[in-house]
Amino acid sequence: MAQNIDYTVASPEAIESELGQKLERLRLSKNINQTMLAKEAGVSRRTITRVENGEGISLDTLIRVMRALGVIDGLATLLPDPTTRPVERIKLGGHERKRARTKKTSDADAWTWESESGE
Amino acid sequence: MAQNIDYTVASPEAIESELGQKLERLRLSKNINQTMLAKEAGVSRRTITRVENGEGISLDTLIRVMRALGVIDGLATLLPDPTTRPVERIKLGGHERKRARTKKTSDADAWTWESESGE
DNA sequence: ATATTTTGCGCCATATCCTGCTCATTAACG
DNA sequence: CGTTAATGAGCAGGATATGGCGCAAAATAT
Repeated sequence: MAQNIDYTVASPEAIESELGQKLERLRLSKNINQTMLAKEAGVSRRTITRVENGEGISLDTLIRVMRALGVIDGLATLLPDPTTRPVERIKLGGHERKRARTKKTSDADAWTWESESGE
Repeated sequence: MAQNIDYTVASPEAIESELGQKLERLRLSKNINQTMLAKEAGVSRRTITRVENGEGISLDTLIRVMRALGVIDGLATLLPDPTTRPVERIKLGGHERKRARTKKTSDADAWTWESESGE
């Protein structure tokens, strides 16, 4: 039950809910109760309940809980590092770009990127 | 510059800052400006700025931005799935555990888990 | 069965986040 | 160089998250 949902189409609420369930299972697998985890994470037990129930939380809270559960390293690989992909960047000028550029010459207000992972 | 920081010891603020920088580089590698990304993510440009500057944000915002950048799949592997590790769980009773248990028989209030990744 | 512990949730006050605006600064372009 | 677009940042008001309380319900152990 509760198989891996499709993150690309799931709503933010659904994703938060999924993450919450995983965190709860993670906690239970270590046989820790919410009170202990809360103390270790530096948040209130009430907040732990909210996290596991998929209610809205801050990134700060997520980080604290993940660290308390010993799974903080997952965040290190959360995002792909663009620097490991020099080819793409170089196409748009040689040096480190600090700002985007979308020339509004005429009426070209329609832009699309989305590429990459889409297909 | 800005090498991968050690998430296990970094403060939540530092981690948020790191994530923000990665998101910004990701956006720039696609040559999208904050306004476009904001529209695509369904948040304000002001919030995009906050995200990239490592200021406090909600998990909801992070999810929206990641999806807009096409890197939402990273969240799917953010947390380890305890179900792929049946051995550990089975030790504490045969069925799915729904609550932790820390017998407070005498004065054993000191508990430690941390194991696993710690050592 | 009873006893014990864990968890969910409502409430309210406070803290933090989000938005929409504005304007100054700065990068990128020709 | 000058022009244009992109970004950072302050601010006020509304929206949301958090903490701490309590108590009822549920899970676990005896």
